[in-house]
Amino acid sequence: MSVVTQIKEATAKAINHLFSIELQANDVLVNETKPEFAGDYTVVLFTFIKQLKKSPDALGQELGEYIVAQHSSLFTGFNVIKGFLNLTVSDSYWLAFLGTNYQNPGFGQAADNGQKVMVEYSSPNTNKPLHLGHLRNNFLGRSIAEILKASGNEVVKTCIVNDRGIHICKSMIAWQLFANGATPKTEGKKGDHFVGDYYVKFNDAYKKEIEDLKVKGKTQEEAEKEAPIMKATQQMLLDWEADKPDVMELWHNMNSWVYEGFAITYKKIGSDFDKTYYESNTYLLGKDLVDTGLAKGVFFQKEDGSVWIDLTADGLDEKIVRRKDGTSVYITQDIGLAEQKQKEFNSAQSIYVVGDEQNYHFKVLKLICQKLGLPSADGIFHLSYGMVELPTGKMKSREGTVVDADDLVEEMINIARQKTEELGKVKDFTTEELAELYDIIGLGALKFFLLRVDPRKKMVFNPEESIDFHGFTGPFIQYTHARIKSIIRKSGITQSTTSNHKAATLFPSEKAIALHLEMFPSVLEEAATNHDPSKVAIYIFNLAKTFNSFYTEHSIANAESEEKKIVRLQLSQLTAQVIKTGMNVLGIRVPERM
RNA sequence: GGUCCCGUAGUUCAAUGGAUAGAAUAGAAGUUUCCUAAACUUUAGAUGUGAGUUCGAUUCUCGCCGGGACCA
Repeated sequence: MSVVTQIKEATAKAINHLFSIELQANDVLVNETKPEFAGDYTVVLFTFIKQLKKSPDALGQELGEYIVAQHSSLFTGFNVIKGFLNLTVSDSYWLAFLGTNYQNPGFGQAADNGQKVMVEYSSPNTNKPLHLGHLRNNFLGRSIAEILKASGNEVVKTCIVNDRGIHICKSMIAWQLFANGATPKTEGKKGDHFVGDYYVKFNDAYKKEIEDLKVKGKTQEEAEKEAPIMKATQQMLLDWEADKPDVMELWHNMNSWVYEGFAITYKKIGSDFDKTYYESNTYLLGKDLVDTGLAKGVFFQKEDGSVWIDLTADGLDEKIVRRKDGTSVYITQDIGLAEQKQKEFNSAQSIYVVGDEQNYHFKVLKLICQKLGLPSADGIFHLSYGMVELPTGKMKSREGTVVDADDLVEEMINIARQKTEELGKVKDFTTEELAELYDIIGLGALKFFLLRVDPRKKMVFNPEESIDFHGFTGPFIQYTHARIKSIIRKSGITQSTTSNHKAATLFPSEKAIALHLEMFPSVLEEAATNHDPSKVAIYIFNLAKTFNSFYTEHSIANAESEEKKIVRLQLSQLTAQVIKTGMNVLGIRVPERM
């Protein structure tokens, strides 16, 4: 049980015993004590004073005396300042904590809880390569999956590939018109980029046709509809739906190029999936559910034959679920797919990592599933993350302001190489070891940057300024890890060093590390319940900073005594371990040397 | 027209209604005979605006100003 939990329970019990008032441990507010006051943890008393009709000082004294007396091995003292009861945890508690955990690689990770959770993320379109926004999505999805695993869940990672529709046909038409049979191979280009180029070419040609038609007196709207290239694209979509052989062949070819490209990117950034769904297989799902819904009276039919659901009572609008021509809409597929996943995996929760522009969509999706009485309904959770913006505003593929994922990753790795070469600390590394190190550092910087902020909030990425390897960054933490590993290699830490160190006392900077380390399990748990990797990122950063302060202040190898040395090695060992585990759940590797 | 989200140092981000609003970076000043200076230490700098609820508001409620997303 964590120290914080113990304090909460002790406080609740004390109040119960002293004043005969029933109180839940969770009603007690416990914070870390601010550095300017004596103590480690602080109980906020204001919340009780009204009920108890006591002055904060008197209450603090009574509580403090009782709690410390009842838990003499845990606390050594207390003080009361204004409405705050500051408790000091005994050094022997921290030392015992260190001794039992410093060689436990699984420290912080919870035991299996038997619950299955699905995480759907990435969701690429097969008409263009991945960009910065996809990176945030992939890093978040992967990290959430790892965090949920660490807190005891069984996790199934899924991906829905958007491989059909009008936008896919655009790239296909442009390829037919402009490629002269070129392929990624003949052009020496990565497949997804190759196809993406034709998507751009389509838009350029389309724009030009619209201008031409406007010169001939058409309005913008007419021109958009009548442009030959657009008409051809719409015809192609119909041909695709009719399974026309030549269209299907082209579609298979172009998608396979894209998948080859995606595979390279996914491997590089560390995304993988247990199950991939393709929209071309799932887009007809959910049609039968429309009839079910009609029969149940959940949906209603309008005069033109279209089918709707009325969500005005839930504060939303009426939403169409089947067009008058009988074709289904986007949300119908999603309902069908939710049903399908439920049948296949039967998970308790299904997390969708999708941008916040789809908040409304997912609200509607969940509501409809609930009204239909689908077993998957209550487990639907939309992890809505904010857009990544540039200093100039939102990224727009049509305006060429998109930051390409592959380019960015490559740039990060290049900078990692430059920095490493400048510092010249790993001159004995082989070429392969160096390449791996640059990957670890470059990707570490990028992932940490995108994961260190609250997922729900939109964030700004400045290509010139955001790439930093100092301060609140991945490389800073990786460096701390490498340095600790170096110390341990030189000083040695073995079973035989686990001697009795009960006599040792801790300096403030040593205690600060122990206190941080002890919080790790609850941080992981908090990150899991909030679906928020930034909690972990901020925590590890603070841990690394705390360690670095201690490191400059005290020597480990030349400690004042053998006991001190052992304690410090244990602190170092567990810090390295927690950094590694914490970074791993963010999808970031840590080097042994850098 | 309707629904929802966001405004915190120059910049990028923190802060379950709790102590003097934390970091990082950019700025200023320092630290290297000793375990990796991608580090450490010191310093200056912010809650859009007006009310309300509260012992206490960055946090909750309402208005205004500014930015964004979605639905039709």
